Amino acid sequence: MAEKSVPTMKDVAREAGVSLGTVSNVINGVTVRASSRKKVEEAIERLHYEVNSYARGLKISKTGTITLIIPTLDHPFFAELAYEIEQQAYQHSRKLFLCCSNGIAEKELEYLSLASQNKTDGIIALTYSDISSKVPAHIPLVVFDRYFDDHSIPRIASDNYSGGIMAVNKLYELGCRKIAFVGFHSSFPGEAEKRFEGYQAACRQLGITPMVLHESDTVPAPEAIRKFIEKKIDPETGSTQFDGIFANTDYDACNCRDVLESHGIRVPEDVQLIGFDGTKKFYSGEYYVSTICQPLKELAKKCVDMVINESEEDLPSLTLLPVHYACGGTTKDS
Amino acid sequence: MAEKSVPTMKDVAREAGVSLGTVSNVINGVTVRASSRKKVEEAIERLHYEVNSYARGLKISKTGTITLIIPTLDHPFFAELAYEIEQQAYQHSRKLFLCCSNGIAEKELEYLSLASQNKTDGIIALTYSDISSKVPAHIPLVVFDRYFDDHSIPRIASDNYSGGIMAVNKLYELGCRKIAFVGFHSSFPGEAEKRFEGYQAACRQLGITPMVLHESDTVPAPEAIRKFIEKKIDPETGSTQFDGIFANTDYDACNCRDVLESHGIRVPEDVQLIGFDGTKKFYSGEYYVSTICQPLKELAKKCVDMVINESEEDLPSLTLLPVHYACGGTTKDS
DNA sequence: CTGTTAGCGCTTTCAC
DNA sequence: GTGAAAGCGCTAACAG
Repeated sequence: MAEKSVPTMKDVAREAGVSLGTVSNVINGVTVRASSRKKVEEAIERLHYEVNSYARGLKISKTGTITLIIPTLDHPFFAELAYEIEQQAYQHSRKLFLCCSNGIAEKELEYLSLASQNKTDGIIALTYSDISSKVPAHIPLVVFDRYFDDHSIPRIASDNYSGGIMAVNKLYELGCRKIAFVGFHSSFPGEAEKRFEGYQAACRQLGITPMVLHESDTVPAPEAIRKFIEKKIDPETGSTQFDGIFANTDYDACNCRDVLESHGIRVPEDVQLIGFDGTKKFYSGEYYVSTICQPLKELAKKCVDMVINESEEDLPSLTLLPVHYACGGTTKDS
Repeated sequence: MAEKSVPTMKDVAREAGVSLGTVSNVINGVTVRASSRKKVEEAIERLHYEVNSYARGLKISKTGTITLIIPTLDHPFFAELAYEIEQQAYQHSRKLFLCCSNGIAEKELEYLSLASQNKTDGIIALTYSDISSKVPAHIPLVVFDRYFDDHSIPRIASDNYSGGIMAVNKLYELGCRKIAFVGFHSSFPGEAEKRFEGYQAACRQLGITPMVLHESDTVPAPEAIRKFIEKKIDPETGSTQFDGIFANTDYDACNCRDVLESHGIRVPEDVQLIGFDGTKKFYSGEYYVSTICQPLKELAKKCVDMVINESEEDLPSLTLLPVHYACGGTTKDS
């Protein structure tokens, strides 16, 4: 056998002694006489033929790809979400283009343009800018956790509002009466803001006076948290003005714990702490802190299902998935 | 403007009043009269034209994609490596197909077949089985950290052997005289085995008697580590037979620390501990443990550079990148 | 420098 | 059921 380049359908047809169209039919599961099917299948086997999805994609203008635009994989939440989305895409026989934008608007746009050139079948976006107007109308888009001006774009998120309420109620249930909120907000509006709203609503209902750190995410979180907490420590007694903290993310919660412990304040004995996300330690699988868990797998599944939308239904403009509480040692239910 | 589908090069040519070939030329940077270039560029702008990379890919049989086959993103080392590889791919104007195989051989093969159908320009593989014979000869393959039977396949890894030596020497330098090794080996041979060899070599040179846990990775690591360590604790005095541990991974090191601390043995006061990988806590960016760091970014860069191999050189069959030590609080140099 | 043209490998009518 | 043929959007050769 001479130096053969990769075989095409034509080679298979010749080898099997049938026509091009017949080969195509067996590959695409169209009814074909059993004897022809057999001949073709054998020829495919012999030649190690594989369809060229670029040729097919050009012809049918479907590529079997999904594009995920995500800031980074450097945070376990993003990494796990990306992982779950890949697994879902695989389940649906789609290949996944991974695009890490670092949250930079220009990169987001460039990735978008690439996705469009590559005729991707759908885009799942976690972006920091409103890309909705930049996405070609014919390509399905699903966004995670963000608001866009164009409210017709399907949005998927955790039920952050309920999560905020849940956290406060849990702290209350565990004996906290002075519950602070610690968090940061992005300039670009996202669903996560609802956590703070949930906190406020729960405080109102429980008759708790809010005590809040809620600055822009452009300030360095660890320092801001340190200052906030230190201001609330009585220099005489060393006791704090709060006995519970609901932190907007596990990241913030971890920072809170570090600051508290560095001042000899015990968690959870003196102050109980609940974060948000459900981030786990890589080596033990334990939660870093007590937390409101986002349903990562379900979120991923929804993203993929909706961007594929095999049922061709009209998609809801907002899909909120339920969260749940998990103890991670920073509350007294441990 | 009526309901137009996405514009093609032909539309641009018509709009600009030039021929198809000319449009192609301006897009591909071939010299073109300035006036024509201008007309074409304007037409492109007006029509929002974007090249169809599937058509181009079919024509030139290059897709501008790289495929990464990796077990999971559920471990920070893999997640970060994937991230860095994506960033490198982007730098080189390549799109990245992400494939998470979960370390399952059949999935690895299926992804390989998909990659081949998709005419990907190169494959970077972190696999648990020897896929080398299954990769079409014409598509470049680079493997990370694994041996394959086919030794002509370029392999990239950290200099694990030196890392092992480095760890032992560091522990020695910090006062340890009885240094244990804790690790697990896969049935499929990888570069990481060299860490153990480095440990042995260093012990030999320093006159240290090896004390080793080195079982198959099919046993549950936390339990095996617990048993190993407990057997080495004097039930009377509570002291250990070792004063230093070199763990094969940060994961193992974290488990060691948990076991030690649960027995009231202090790290690093009583026992010093060095892991391997350079894994960091997501919220503070600190190392989990003192560790030998793999140069993730450089590894990623090498993988991408080599799989693209723009210089068309013959590739070295093994590329080892230097590691370095970093203190992470489990050694006395903190 | 520019226009014309022949495919890249595949799917899909359309006659047979 | 099957074969022939057109053409998806693009590039690259070729003539002019």
